[in-house]
Amino acid sequence: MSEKLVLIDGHSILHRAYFGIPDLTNASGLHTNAIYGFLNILFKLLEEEKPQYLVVTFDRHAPTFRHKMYEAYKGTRKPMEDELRQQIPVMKELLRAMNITIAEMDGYEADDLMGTLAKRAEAEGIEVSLVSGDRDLLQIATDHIRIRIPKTKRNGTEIEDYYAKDVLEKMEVTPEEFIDLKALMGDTADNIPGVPGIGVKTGTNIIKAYHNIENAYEHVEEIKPNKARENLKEFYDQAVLSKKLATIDIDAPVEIDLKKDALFSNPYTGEAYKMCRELELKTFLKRFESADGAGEETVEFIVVTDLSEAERFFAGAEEKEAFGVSIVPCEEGILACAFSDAKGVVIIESEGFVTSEYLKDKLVQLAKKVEIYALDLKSIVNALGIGRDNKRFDCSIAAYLLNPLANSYTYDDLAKTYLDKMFLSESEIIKKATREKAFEDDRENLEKLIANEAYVVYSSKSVLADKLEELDMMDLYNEVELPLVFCLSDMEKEGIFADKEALKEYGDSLTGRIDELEKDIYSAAGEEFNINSPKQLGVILFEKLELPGAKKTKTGYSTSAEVLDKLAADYKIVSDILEYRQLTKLKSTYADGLFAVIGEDGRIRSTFNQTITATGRISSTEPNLQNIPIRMELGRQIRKVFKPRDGYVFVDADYSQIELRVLAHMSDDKNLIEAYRSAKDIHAITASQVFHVPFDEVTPLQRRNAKAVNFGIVYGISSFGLGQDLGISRKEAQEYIDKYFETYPGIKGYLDKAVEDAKEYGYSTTMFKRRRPIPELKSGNFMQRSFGERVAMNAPIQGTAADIIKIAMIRVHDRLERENLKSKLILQVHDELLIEAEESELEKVQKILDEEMHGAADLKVSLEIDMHNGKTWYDAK
DNA sequence: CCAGTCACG
DNA sequence: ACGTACGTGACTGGA
Repeated sequence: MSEKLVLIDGHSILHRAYFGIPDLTNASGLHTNAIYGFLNILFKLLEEEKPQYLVVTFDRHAPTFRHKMYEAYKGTRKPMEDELRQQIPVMKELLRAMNITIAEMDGYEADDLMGTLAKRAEAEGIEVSLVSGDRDLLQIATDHIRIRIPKTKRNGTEIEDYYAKDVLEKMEVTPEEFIDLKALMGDTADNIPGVPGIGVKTGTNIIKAYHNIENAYEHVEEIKPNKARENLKEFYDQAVLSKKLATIDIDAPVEIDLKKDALFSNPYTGEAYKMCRELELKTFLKRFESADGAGEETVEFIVVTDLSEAERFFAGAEEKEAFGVSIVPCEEGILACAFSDAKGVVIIESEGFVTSEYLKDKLVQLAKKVEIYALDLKSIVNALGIGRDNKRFDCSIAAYLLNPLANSYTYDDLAKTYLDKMFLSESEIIKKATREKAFEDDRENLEKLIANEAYVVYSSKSVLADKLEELDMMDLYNEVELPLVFCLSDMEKEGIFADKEALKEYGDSLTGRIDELEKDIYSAAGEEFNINSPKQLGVILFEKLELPGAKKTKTGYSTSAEVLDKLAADYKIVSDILEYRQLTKLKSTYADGLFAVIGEDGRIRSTFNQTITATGRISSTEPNLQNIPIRMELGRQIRKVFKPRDGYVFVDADYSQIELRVLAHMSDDKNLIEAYRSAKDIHAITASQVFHVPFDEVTPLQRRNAKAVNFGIVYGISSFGLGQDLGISRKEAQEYIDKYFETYPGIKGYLDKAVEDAKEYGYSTTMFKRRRPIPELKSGNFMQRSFGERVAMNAPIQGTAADIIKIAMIRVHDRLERENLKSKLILQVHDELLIEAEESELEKVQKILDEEMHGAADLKVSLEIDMHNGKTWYDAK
């Protein structure tokens, strides 16, 4: 077996990847899609070829002959997109980190370097694979030089291969002749002019007959289509120039000695691993895991398991001001805890006389005296059962406020962002599913983990606090986010009762109808198939049954409700499928899904996450209690299984159109504010004003349209989106929008300013100073930028509404506690609060909700709420 | 592990 | 010319 060289055209592959792969960004806003695509192709090649030599070439722009010509014609070329340009130096750095040779030379394009290296290698008896995104290099192909062109296909990358014989087969000319063909055809992408009126067909015929342009010119009178002949005569000089431009230099003075400089060795270095982490290219991270020195940051710590030593530690600790803390909780208490301060890290473990109960008690006592810094304060508050009794700092929430777009706020993320240190992630250190498990079987690594976390939390606190101060977000942190931690902790602890039997019955009641529908669908389809598979369903509906209105998605036909709704009236199978979908959704997600998470005591405990959303809302998981059905009656019935304890009743209060009211306030639009002050049906008023009809004569349709426009405004209106929603043309939708803005000029002005400001500052801001960065506004891509503009309109509104209800939650929670009521706040659904109220406290609770929700913010319009109570959640809405 | 779908505000 | 409404999470099927 002879040796192999792989040569990669860096720019061209990056370019290809950039356009073939949807945008990817890491936490710091660096685009990574081209790098991602490049690595995909690189690893595929390495696995396939196992080369001894590897070189990646890059263009360098400098004035040589070819390059001057290139510049001269550059007019047709678009400037390289910024998002691509920024990835190039990063790509080079990563390649260097992977010990991969880079070839670039002033005055030479990548083509020239590759041509030269390929020919040299061939002369030494090395097999060459030359990888590029375009066909320019086909002229280099021989029996030993293979040109490889990767194509991004639906299922990964496919590579087209060309040896000399393949060029002849597919292009009908030899590699050498390919240069002349190009000289005739020209190439706009490469700025080669060619001869006007000669394309692939004529060009190929001419070269097949005469082999090169010089010979063709000698026989020019014989050339067939008259136009081609005349043009070749007239533009022969241009053809000669084109040939020069098209010819790849195979004798560039590249100072790379293949056998010495291009040897391919282990690319999986610690440095490359670190870069991959920084770029957040998770798919590739695994490959690098074995690398030496990957994420090597370590922290010194001492371990205490002896009771008297533990006592001594806690006695001394009470005199300190603050600790960074990381815990390993268990059922009975705390298995282990790491404390970090300026002096170092101490870990106390439960062992012998140091029981987990003891450790918990000690921690509770300590927390009363000193400030605790934590990564996830809520989990510590949950584990210790402590209240809002002392100063606390939650690093992940602080980091979330500073950048709500990061996808996680783990300790290693914080260390990287705020301390510029690389740590291994939790899952890289302990391979166990939980910390509790690791405490049993993997103690050594667990110690490393909690020591790291406590250290990072302690060290990053001041950095985070300074930044919050700098961005004027300290009030938001101290008065909203931090108190909310304790509110959410109590909500999680409390949970909500779900009647297990009732839920089971509800699920069973669905099964019969589901089976019936399934049979009907199979018989209408003429075969059994998986109705839950959009792929199979699409084929049945749009190929077998040939239903009209097929719409394509990336992977096949769209079978979304939007598409099926249009067909439901005419085809029973379609309405059956829609009903089937509805019922199976209710069964799997709600009936079965909720059933599975009911605790021993009959209560469901969701987790409320405070660091997920881009806008400042909270989210709910395992289970999600913020998307329990309500819009359709059948689904709504599920709410009947949520019941208060004996002697209690549910009180549910929701803000009425809080986002629109926030908009009225923030835009200061006199007309909209006045509309709200008149305290009538807002959508009807909008309809009346926009369509110029008396309030009492507004038709239901007009009201519906006005309501859709109101929603659209909040979402960052677009005529397309509105048209889609109302099923009208884009033009009509645009007319509605224009009329709306005429009626409410203040809103138009406000939204324009919101976008303008966000463009200037790079982020949008809520009434309470919450920020959302909007990197999309800087994008060169129209679609991305438009998205950014809509976000700039929506984020301040949705975010301010989120701030307001958080404030209301804290106040309601505090008052229930302060007034010593048994009633508890148990759920929040974005604009709605649910309280489980002790029956004798009902009136007080209603008063509290009313006062605190109204008073949460002082707007130019009043914050109205709708409030109901009932013996189930269904009845309380 | 991702895409498609659909539940909510 | 581009091809979309804003914000979430859970479940299913199929690489």
